[in-house]
Amino acid sequence: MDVHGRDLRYFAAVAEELNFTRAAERLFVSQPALSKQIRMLEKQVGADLFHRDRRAVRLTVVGKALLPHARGMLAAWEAAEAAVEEAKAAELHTLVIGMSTSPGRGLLPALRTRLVSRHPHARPVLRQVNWADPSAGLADGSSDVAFVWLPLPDGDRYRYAVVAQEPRLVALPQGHPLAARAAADSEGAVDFTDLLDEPFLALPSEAGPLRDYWLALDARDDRAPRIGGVVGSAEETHEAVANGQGVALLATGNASLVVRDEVIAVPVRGISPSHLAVAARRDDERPLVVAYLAAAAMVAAGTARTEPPP
Amino acid sequence: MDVHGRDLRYFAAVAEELNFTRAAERLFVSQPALSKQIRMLEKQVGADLFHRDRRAVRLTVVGKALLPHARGMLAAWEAAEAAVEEAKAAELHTLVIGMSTSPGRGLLPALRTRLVSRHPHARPVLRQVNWADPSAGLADGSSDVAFVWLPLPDGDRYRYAVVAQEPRLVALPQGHPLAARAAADSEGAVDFTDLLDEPFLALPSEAGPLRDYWLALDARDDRAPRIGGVVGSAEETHEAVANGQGVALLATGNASLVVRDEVIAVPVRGISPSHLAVAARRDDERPLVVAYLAAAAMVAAGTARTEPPP
DNA sequence: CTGTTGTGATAGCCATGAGTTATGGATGTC
DNA sequence: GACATCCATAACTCATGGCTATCACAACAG
Repeated sequence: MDVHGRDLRYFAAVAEELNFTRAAERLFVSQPALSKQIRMLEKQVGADLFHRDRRAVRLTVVGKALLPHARGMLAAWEAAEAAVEEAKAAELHTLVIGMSTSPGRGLLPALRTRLVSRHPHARPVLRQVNWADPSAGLADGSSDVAFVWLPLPDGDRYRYAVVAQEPRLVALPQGHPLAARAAADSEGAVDFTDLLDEPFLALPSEAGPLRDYWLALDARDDRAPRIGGVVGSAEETHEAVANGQGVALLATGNASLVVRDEVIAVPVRGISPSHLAVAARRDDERPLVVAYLAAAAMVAAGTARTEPPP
Repeated sequence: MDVHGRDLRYFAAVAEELNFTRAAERLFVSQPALSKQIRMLEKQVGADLFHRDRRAVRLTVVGKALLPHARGMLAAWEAAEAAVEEAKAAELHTLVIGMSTSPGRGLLPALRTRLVSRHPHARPVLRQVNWADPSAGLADGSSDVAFVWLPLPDGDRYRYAVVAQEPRLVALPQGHPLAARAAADSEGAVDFTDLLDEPFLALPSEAGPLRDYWLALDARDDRAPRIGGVVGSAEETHEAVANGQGVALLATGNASLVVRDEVIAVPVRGISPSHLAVAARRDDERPLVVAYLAAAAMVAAGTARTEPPP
């Protein structure tokens, strides 16, 4: 049914040498082993491939018919191996960068520049990941590095560099009573205590601690939040806020993704700022990953005061 | 280094099903066997071919690179098998007809007609064989059937049908004294006793009994012939006779191959006639061979009185 | 004619390969 | 929470592919 590539290689060698002993030497096997394998191939094919007259070995008609195909298949396998090697090399130079929403803030070009300056072959690839996965693809291996919001669930499985620390805002429908209050405020802000009874849009439950963080559970003194809905993307969030399903906290740098049409965002007093980090799996020491995290640390040091994560 | 075709088949099946259990069923192997083989292939290739997430099996980048090559090789092997089958079929229908010199006498067309009437797929192939081999290729298998002169060395290895019995002539240079004597003879012939002291052209020594036969040893009463030279073809014979190296016996039906320019042929009294037969290896019972010998027997019965060989 | 050389086939042995069944562990479903 | 699905692992069996040693035969040298 199937052939072993080896048998074809043996066959081709004997067909070239027309001498089992020499072919065996060329193939680095013993002559009996070669004889046996050729016999097996002949049995499999159902016809002799060589005439073994006492004085000479010659191809049979069937052997002549098979030879070009055998050579073709050997060449095809070499091509396949080459293709595999190329794919492996390409993979080696590819860095998949996961993110929930675009990190913005000029981070991607900055990091990209630093990465390729150290690794000219590097090919960074951006990958959008559903909000249900707070590790942005690190957990299931679909990303090599990722922009994540702290705190990260299973934090000890990852290492990271914080690249941005920003106050959190609240997104409100334009006509919401608190919108007017903020407008009247000297800082244009609202107190988180004023939001305690508002329905909140939450991340999917799989997000774990991160969901709690964006509900600001730590600022609620164990009073359970009202959940107005679950959202999985910036678009959904915009829609839900606009429809009055609830309000949502968001990082300053992400405001532009949600604020438009009927939705505004105002600063919130009384909650901690958000921390955006570039993370990788702790045990992942591949050069590109290491280099990207190093670049992130450099960029963070250059643009913002690095502060300890919460 | 080499792949086993089976592994490629397994790989392609899993790549199609994206499910080891179902692929294993389709391949009629157990699921663990399939898992193991794929692992082996991955080890050989040096990279994973499938992502096995808990919930799903997907091709890796390397797997995607390999898949088309794998399919190509599987197709190539099918083509190779088809080519082999075709060659086997062609061989089955090919009949190699060996001969020292053209048998003439209208035998070839007659036999061919009878053969193809019984075996429409039959493809008779003519093959000229050196005179050194009196079996005309039967001995070394290079012919399936052959036109031979009796007696045949190793006669018990073959079976045959006599297709022609003819007086033997002697080829002489035109100016030879015996040429004049023959011209003066009432029958235009010479007595073999007149030839006893002539130098004779002989077949190569490998021809064995046949060489003796064409030297007419049986008609010499143990007086050794003078050998004027060794000849291996009609052309050589003509040259040697014309140059006066010696004279040569030949069958009536073959006279035209030697007689021209300075060479004539005249009947010889006192020697047995020659017997031309169609022969095959005794144990060769392939339909085409059997049919050709049967055809020869029919033709012989139709044209000449069949007489027992000498 | 005899010993030597070259070549392929055969025999006997052993490690590995490729298959089996039984079972484990993780995930998703009712 | 019991059950089904699905891939991996373990332990075993038997065929396969390799080895060495040897034979059989032809060609050739002395």
